[in-house]
Parts: sequence; structure tokens; C-alpha cells
Amino acid sequence: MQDEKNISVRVIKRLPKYYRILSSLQSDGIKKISSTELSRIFGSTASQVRQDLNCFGEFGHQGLGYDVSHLKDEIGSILGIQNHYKAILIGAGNLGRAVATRLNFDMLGFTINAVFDTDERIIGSMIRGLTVQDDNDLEEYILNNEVDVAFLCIPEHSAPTAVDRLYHAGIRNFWNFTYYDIDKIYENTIVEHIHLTDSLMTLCYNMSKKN
Amino acid sequence: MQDEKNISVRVIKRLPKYYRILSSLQSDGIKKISSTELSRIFGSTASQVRQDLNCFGEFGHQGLGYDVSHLKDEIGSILGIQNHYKAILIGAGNLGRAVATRLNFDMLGFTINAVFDTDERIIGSMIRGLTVQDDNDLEEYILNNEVDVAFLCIPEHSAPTAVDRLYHAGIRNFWNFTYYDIDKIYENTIVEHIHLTDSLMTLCYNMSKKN
DNA sequence: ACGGGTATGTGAAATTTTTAACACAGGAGG
DNA sequence: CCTCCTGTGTTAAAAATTTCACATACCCGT
Repeated sequence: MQDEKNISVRVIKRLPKYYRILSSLQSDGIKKISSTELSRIFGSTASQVRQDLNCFGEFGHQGLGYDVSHLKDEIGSILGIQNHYKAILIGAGNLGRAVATRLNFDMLGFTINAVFDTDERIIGSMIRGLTVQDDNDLEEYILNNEVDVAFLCIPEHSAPTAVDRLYHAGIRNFWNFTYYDIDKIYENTIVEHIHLTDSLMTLCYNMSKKN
Repeated sequence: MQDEKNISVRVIKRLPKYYRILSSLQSDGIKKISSTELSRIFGSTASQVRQDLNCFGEFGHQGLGYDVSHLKDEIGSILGIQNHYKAILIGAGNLGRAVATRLNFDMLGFTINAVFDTDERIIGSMIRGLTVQDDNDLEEYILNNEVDVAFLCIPEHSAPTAVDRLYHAGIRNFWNFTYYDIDKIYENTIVEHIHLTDSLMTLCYNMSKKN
């Protein structure tokens, strides 16, 4: 691919939204779109759209705009969703189940191949066609199966122990719903966070400011 | 409070993390902290910490640092967590239950006062001491009870209808787990999003880049 | 009471990010 | 085949954000 060194985090964070919008346009049967129109849907400026896309190559046709389908595929490719990384879900409580059932992973570059929990009442039950396994069997599973990433849907207090086990079993990539600062503690990890309470506090601020 | 006009979104988004860190320090019995030490925990620079805090006033003591407890309270006050906004939860599936049970709302400026769902198998069941109500009774509830904000934990396709009903019943603030662009469509709304797939795609990108 | 050491508050510089401006490629129409 | 028009790619300016640097305030020990 192009030289990927100088792409800012800011641009990367916008790519999924472009991808989402383009998918939607594609479903609606729209073939072409201009940066102006795309920026209107996105909620930004045409300049920014062109600037963003040009980080990765020239995808448009002058005087004509962008081919929706092609641009979607290009962005998908930049994001790496063709990879189908193998994930395991740690924690099969409400959050774990919500994550597993809500997202269409096949379209997102991931597949969940196993689910683990410590709660004996949950172990053995089914989630999306997978049997919830005993947390004690985690290391053995990782040893015998390729695992690229762990989705951490466990309570806050379980995070340190769980991460330590996962890390020592060789896992380096995490989708983390807890506030435990993995990449501060362990070398060479890639971590993406979902911070629910941070989001809620931001909402709180905005509501308070309004009144 | 101070003049709150020129505070950037960037600064606001960092406040919850400061609050979280300070709470943790307080639990550990730490009374004072310097901007340098705080920045180390946060993962930023001492300058940024001081710059951020000075947006809202002078909370530190020169040569001494910041009083953990006092600073925490100040930031909490800026975020408005003393407000205890009245929330209703729309959708009592896995995600709704996860949100309701996982977060300690009392410490976050919110209380969930009612839960609604459309699924007859779920209606009548309990979540955190609340009985899940029939979605059809939504408007009546809002008419008779003060409601500040709705937490949208419903499937993607239900969002347009649900938001339309909520908006017309008078709700203007949303914590939105769907991709439905409320503030693009309805005037005068405050919306905070949790975009799960966007986060996952960012993770995908970072993993792909690494290899 | 006084001097040394520490860490804030702050204004200015450096950097990053966004926006504006425009030359020009490519298609459509005459 | 030529001209007009649309909308990209790109360079330059503007705005925002982060970092630097330092004067100054305050505590502490002597």
C-alpha cells in the first residue's frame, strides 16, 4: 500500500464513519458521490474529505466525484477488514452477549471463535452458536488455537488478572471495555477502549452547560 | 462558575479521565499530586495538565501541587455530576442490561428511573430493581414523570421510530448506542454516542498496520 | 526570619489540524 | 474538435492544540 507513516490518528478515527456512510449509499444504489455531498452527510467540510482521502491515494475522478463502491472497498482495505482476525470473547455476561450478538463481525474483519467466563451458571450456555467455556481452559485453548485478539467484557476488578493471563499466553491485542490501562503496563500491545462512563460524563457536562 | 465559553471539546473529553484518576488516587489515600505526576499517570505532559486545569480556575498551590480531593470535586462540579439527571433506559436486551448493571450511575450524575422494551418476554422482568415497562406506555410515562435523558440501547433499525417518539414526547438529550444521527435530524438535541463498530475498525486498522 | 527548592500559572513558540483557494483533468454538448 | 463546467488534487493560509519556558508564589528547614 502507500506509505502509511504520516497518517494522523485523527484521520484514522474518521475512516470508519466514511466506510459506514459509503456502505449506506451503496445500499441505496448510489454510484457516485462528490466530496461536497459526502462532507454534508459526514458533517464536515469538502476540503477535509478530500484531504483525508488523499492521504491514501487518488480515489476520485476529476469533475466527476468518487465511485461509491470503489471508495468503500479502498477504505475497507485501508482499515484491514479483509483480514478476519480471530477473536476470543472474555466475559459472557450481559455486555459480552450484547457485543457478540449486536455486531456483524463478519463484515468487520473479525470472527469470534471462543467465549470464556468464570461463572459456572453461564459456562456451557450458548452465544451465537458458541458454547461458553470455562475460564480455566483459557491458556490451553490459546495454546492450541490461533488467537489474534481478546475482547474484554469483564468487570473492572477482574481486568488485571485476566489481562495478565492473556498476555502471558501470548495475546497482544485487546478490545477493552474496562479502564485497566493495558498498554501502560504491558509492552507491545495494541488496545482500543470503549469508555462508557467517560462518554456519560461528557453527556453530563453538555447537559449541565446547556441549562 | 467561571466563564465557560471558550473551552475546547478536546479539554472536556479529558476531564472524565482526570476525574477517574483522581478518584483512584483518593481511594489510595494520596492527598497531593503534582502536574508532572498526574500527567505521567494520564499519559500526557505536565504542561497539558496545567493548561487543562487552568481553563476552569486556579486549583493548585504553587510549589506544592494539587489537592487530590479538592481537585476531584472541582472537576466533578465542572462535569456536573452533582445534578443527578433522571434517565430512562430504552431497550432492556443484553446491551441495556449491561449498561444498567455495569455503571454506578449514582456517582455519575444520573439515575435510571424507568426501563422500556417492546419484547413481551422481557416486559415485567426486573433490572436493578426496576420493572421493565411496555414500550407503548412510554409517552404516558414521560408525561407524568420528569425525564431528562434517554439511554438508547435498542437495535439499529428501531432507532428512527424510537427517537421520533421520544423527541415528540419532549426528550432532547440522548445517550445513543446506535448510529442514527439524531442531532442531524432534530433541533436542539444533545447527543453522546457510543460507536462500537467504529472502535473495532480502529482496532482492526492498528492491528493490520502492525503486522 | 530568611533563603533555597519546588511546582504552579501563563504567555509565547512550535506543532498539528482544518479550511480556503485554485490550477487543471475529464466529460458533455454543440 | 473545441469550449464550458464540474469537482478533484494540492498548495497555502488560518485556526486550534500542544509544548516550552520562566517568573513567581509558597512551603520548609535552619
